[in-house]
Amino acid sequence: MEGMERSTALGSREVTLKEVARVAGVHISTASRALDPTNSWRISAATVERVRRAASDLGYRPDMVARGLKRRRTTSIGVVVSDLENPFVGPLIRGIVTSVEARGFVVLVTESFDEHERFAHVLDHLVSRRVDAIITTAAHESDADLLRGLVSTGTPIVLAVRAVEGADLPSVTNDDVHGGRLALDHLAELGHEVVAQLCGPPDIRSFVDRGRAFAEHAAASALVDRTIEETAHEPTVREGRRLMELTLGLGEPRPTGIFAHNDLLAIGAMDATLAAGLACPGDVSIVGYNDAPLVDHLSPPLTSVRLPGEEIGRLAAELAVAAIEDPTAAPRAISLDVTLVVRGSSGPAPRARSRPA
Amino acid sequence: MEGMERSTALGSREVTLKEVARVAGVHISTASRALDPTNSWRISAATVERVRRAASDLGYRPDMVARGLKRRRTTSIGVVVSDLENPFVGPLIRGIVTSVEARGFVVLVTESFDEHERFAHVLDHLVSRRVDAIITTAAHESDADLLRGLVSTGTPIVLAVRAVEGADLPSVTNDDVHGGRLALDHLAELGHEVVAQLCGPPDIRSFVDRGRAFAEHAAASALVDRTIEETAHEPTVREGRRLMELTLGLGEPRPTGIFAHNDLLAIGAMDATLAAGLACPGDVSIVGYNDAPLVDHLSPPLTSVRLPGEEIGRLAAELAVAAIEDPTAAPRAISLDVTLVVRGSSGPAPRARSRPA
DNA sequence: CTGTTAGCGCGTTCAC
DNA sequence: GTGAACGCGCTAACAG
Repeated sequence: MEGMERSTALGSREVTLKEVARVAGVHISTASRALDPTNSWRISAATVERVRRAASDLGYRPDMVARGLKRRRTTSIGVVVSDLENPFVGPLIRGIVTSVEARGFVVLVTESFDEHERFAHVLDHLVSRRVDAIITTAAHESDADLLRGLVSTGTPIVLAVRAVEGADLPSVTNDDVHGGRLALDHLAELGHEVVAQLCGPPDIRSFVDRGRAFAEHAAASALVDRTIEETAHEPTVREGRRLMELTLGLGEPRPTGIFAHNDLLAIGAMDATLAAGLACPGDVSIVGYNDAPLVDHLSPPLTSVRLPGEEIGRLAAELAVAAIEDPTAAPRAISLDVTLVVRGSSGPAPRARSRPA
Repeated sequence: MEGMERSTALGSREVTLKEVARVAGVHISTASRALDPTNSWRISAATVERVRRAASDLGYRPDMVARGLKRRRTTSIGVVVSDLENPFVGPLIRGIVTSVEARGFVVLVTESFDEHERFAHVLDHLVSRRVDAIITTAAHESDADLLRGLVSTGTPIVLAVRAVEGADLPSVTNDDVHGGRLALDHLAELGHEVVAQLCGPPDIRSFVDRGRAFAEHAAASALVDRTIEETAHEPTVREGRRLMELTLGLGEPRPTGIFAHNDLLAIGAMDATLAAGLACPGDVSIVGYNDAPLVDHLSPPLTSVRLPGEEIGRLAAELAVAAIEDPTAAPRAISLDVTLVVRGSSGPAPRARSRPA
């Protein structure tokens, strides 16, 4: 009540270190040192106290832009994802954030929409803003050159989920070959003899790996593979719907086991299945990929290959921090294992229906 | 093949404007102007060409940090959301991005987890990094002081979804009073006589509004309101589950109509309902809020009050840009209408079951 | 049309 | 223990 004035420097535009120094009655560089835990021990306790008080009274907020210019470090990490609407990115980003926040980093997230232009632009901006490192899950194979170019700027780049052939970067991926195989084996065990994939963009490594593994094992298991040529322009629900419609329009033999390259595609596939008057899993079984949050609540609950999203984020963040602290170290490539989570969207193959007639 | 050298300045750490100028054989400020579309007309076409070539040859990337220090503008907009795992933020951010990208802004997203500390820290960092404006959907009533303090720094702040009493800021909200009423009316029309709410944190304006409107109309409609005292610590699936368990543990009369303050809470409520051996919508109807992506694919599909997420984002972005361009303009408060989307999670009230006996 | 000069806010020498 | 001076990379006056 007394003279308690919550002075947050009302009215003032932005209080600078110079003003803090003036109010505290010391030189600007003394103020700088007093406020910096690394150097404050050189300053008398009394002065430190005075400066601290002045700073908080005035509502001083160090200018990270100016500081960054000097220190060449901004204590921030840029993250580029392809699509924030993909529920899988939630856990991933959470993993990154919780991993680096203790070290004082702030995480800046950006979207690429899987468009090359935007990806390049956003990366550029992040580098220009001098983030200390970049983590991206949005890389395409065709971005190899782009990434190599960025590396030369000195900003560490970490690849998560999607690797890139020929880019010698630290990465945290998952065993997509194993994942594709898990999906196929699951469908095979359920008795499906005609299967098909809903493929993600062909210039994204992880989709290619999943697809190839699935196809090879399908062949090895002597299953009929009715995968269409067409691939998704982007891994979204809408594209999943489109591909599934195409697949169903293929005529006999119609696949009863579907492997969608990610959960969103799988959801689109469910839509198309229903729209075609078919039941899931009664007529067609669907397996997704990622095991994103909420897919266990879908109708029906989605069988999916699980990626440890949060852990991928955590590890990618650690690689990023390591690269910041020692930019010369050789890039590490971590590959995590995946597991299959069986739920309601996959079931036994329907009994062979009225053959030719 | 010839001499085509894809020189991206390999090896060089970071190429500066000074080097570009040196290579082009001009003064640094001439180079600066040549590269700036605003000023390049003052420079001879030949020189512009030479500088441009030198810049691209060297792989010059303007240092936004330095530029920001000088220009006091960074062409970036900070966004603070409470929880990236909430599927509702997807459309919202998309709305922001698509709205401002044409003007050259980059959007930097950050999470607060609905924790006051983190919220303050993140806002601070964003201001320190000199984003040109901040849009947040994560404000609590108790943040009024904090926000007022930030305003004095000169960084425009726009409130989206969640308003804050007493903070005279530009805002884009939705008519939560109407929303709460829509939910109640829907349940009442279905014949539910005992209802209950699963409430979001009580210091968040939009939840309070929804709740109050629902409660008042429930009273006016002479329904029994069995809403528990307890509120969610954060609007998540887990909290929804907890609140629903509490509600079901209340004993008779048990509510048959549930209004969850957002979709995640509603999903948690579905979990708890099933776990208690009850059916949705057979025994209990559930209405959510937000109509986030994918809730139409849930089992059962969620009835929900729809917010125009992308439009909220778009409008918030426009307010932000307006504030950047004219910081003195009076803050505009936009309120959007909401609608109810009826799906499978709500149905007729079950016939009165075995009364006392 | 182009070069000169100054300084954004801060951290860091190097003196005293 | 503290002050003085310089420069990070860039843009914006002011010459000429």
